[in-house]
Amino acid sequence: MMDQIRVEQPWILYADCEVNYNGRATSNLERGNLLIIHKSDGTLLIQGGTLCTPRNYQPPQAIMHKIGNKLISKRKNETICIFIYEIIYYKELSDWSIKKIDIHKTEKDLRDYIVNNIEEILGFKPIELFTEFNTPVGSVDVLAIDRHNTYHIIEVKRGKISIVGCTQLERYSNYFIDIMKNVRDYLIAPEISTNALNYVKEMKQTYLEIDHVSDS
Amino acid sequence: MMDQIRVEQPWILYADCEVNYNGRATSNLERGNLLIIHKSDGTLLIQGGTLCTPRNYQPPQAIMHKIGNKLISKRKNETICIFIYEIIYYKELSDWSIKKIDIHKTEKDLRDYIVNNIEEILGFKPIELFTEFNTPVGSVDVLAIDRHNTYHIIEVKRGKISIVGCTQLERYSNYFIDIMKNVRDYLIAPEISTNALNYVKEMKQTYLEIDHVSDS
DNA sequence: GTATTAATCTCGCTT
DNA sequence: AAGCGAGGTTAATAC
Repeated sequence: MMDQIRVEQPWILYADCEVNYNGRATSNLERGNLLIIHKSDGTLLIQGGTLCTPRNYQPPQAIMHKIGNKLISKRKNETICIFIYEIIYYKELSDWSIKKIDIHKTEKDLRDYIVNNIEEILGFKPIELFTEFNTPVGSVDVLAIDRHNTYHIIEVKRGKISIVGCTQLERYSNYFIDIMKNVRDYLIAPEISTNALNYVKEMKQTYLEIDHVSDS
Repeated sequence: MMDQIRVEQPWILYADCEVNYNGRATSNLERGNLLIIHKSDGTLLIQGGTLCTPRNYQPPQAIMHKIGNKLISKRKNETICIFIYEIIYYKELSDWSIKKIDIHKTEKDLRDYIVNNIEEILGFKPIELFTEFNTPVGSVDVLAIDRHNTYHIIEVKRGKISIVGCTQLERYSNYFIDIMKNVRDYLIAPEISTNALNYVKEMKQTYLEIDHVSDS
């Protein structure tokens, strides 16, 4: 029954099976019909009949073995064991596209817009301007220094700001305060949660609402 | 050519196609052979020949339409349009298992272990003990109050603690300080990053190394 | 390798 | 519906 399965090939398999995983966590998936996807880079996906997220998976570089009625995928300290009761459908996929997707309107796009319009957004012309400025506590999205040597620290979010974004900014801010810099803190995003807005006010951060940039 | 595709059914489709997405972001995926998965809950996955993550997707509750050579999936303000050049394989999947997976050794398991062994971990017997204690700035994993009315705030991580975990704890800590409580801050995890460990020391947080609990 | 962050994050839970 | 956090997060990027 298992003869047709070639563990070194990309394929899809629809099978009555049961899956066990052991690694960072441990899991069991009860017997049933599941869609198993095997890619040429070692990726393994086990998809159930609902939800986006695979029931089980292995990221790239996993190695698959076939032992009797079992498919075993190993990767570092993570192992998936699929016990096959019945193969319903097996198909090898040829010439599977490996092209990457091209995504726009990301955080980087918004950051680029901010950098290109920094003067009107902040209301002054910085004497120095950095993006992805590295500190020991993470990298600052945009850092603008004015002629009074005040550090304007900008955290950018493409979507709604939650309280986590505020503390991220706070952490960068504290770093610059520790090294004796004067700072001003900004959050720039199209939206903010109510709790985050309270936090912003309390921490004297400045929230600027800027919507997604249209495609250029 | 498109006659066989039934948009209300769960199926897999291997096709030469090109995909455009518009919603929170915008994306284009160049023409090539791609695996398209359609589930009964509306989930749509477009898988390329590498990586775990789908090239494009729609979470549950998306609605699919067929217009000429195009498959269009809509969900709130998000639309995926698949232009089909050629159908290579099409297969409807029957009796697709919707069973959920059962995962162990999660953060909750570690938290339960901590609660059950709180006395030996903290070195005292709390007069009050909470899990998932809600505050306006998030919910505290474990909160133990001692007889001197000091609040022992515990942040639990199943994996390695990064600096983000430290600021999460700090946020809870500041909340209790603001409402005039005496606090002690703990991070419990099997591992911690070096930057996070520096932060822990600076913020006078206590890091306790506790490994995953074995299966019970 | 380690460390950090974005993500069309997804998903579940709680208010 | 909104907000928040875990996740076997994955994937990309910087060091």
